[in-house]
Amino acid sequence: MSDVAIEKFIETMGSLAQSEGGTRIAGQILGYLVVEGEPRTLTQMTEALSISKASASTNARLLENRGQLRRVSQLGSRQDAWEAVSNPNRDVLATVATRFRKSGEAIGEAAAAFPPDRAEARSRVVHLADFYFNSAEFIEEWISNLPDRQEENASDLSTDHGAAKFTG
Amino acid sequence: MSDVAIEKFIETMGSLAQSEGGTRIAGQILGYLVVEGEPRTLTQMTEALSISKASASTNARLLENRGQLRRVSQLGSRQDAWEAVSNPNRDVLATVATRFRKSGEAIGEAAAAFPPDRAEARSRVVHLADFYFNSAEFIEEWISNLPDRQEENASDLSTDHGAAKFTG
DNA sequence: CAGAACGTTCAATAAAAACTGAACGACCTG
DNA sequence: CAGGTCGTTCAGTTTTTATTGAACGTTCTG
Repeated sequence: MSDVAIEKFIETMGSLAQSEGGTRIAGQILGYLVVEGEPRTLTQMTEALSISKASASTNARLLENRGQLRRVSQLGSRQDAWEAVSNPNRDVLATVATRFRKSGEAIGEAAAAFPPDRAEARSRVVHLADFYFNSAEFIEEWISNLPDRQEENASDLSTDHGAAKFTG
Repeated sequence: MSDVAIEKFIETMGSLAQSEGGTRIAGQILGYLVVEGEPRTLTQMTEALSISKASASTNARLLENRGQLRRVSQLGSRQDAWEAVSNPNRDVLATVATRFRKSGEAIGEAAAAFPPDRAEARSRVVHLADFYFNSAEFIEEWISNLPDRQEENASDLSTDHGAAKFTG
């Protein structure tokens, strides 16, 4: 932190997350970790962002589930550390695609139950379901065009990510 | 309405809208109008969905802003009628693209204000902004591949009712 | 012009969500 | 084993959002 421009960026990330349907704190955590570029602990988050430990824990794991954060346990410490993945929003898109697919399924199932005398209505609903299916497909294609996730985040010394997953 | 399967579909649309960050009633209205296939008035919505006139009005205009509903004033009546556009989610994608672009701008501006000694952090943030820009661009391309909006909804003039298939 | 129906707005309420403090179990250290 | 630190959970509070009822201005009808 320590700089007003950086604080502003983090606040921006918080607002953005909120307007995208997430939580402010999740956005702030992501912004903070992108700025830092190295793994940070929950305690560091609570201090940097003035949030409770409960919020830090909950939102960090939420971001982990979305694929935007990675938990790296550092050898010799039982503290978890968290870092932003290098393409933090790639998996957000994947989540969107999954949700689209599920929406399409839900709508398609509902359409299948329509009574015979509502065939036209059903066809409109099926059309809607198709939109979701096709959008999901397209987003997945888009994802596959994104640059590969590079495991080159913390640019200075090697915190060996891939191997040292060592949670209790 | 009048059918349990259709009611279930409308409820599904409400839940879906909610999980996508919208309001339940907006989703229900959209579902209702898709089922009906013809323009319906606010009063009809309030009866069919058991909602208040205030909610119907507010949410209908909200959907209109998103491009999912169209207001059609019928000659000889001063009642507004509303219908779902034939591709109700096309403009939802456009809204997403716009939001992505704005997010990219906000993040990019924040990055530009970073102090010189945080050049590496800034480059990470710029990378993030680029993701938004590229995604916006891609979505817009996807939109342009969608079948054209056909303005053939609320009449029996045309026979190919929303039957446009995706080309992939 | 009176009366009714309409769409919108706004204050108030109801419902939902975020966020926190405190407590807990697990684990390490000395 | 005692004391400290860690991450998580949970109940409670605060904050936000959705939804409503009532009031208002407008427009049509008779």
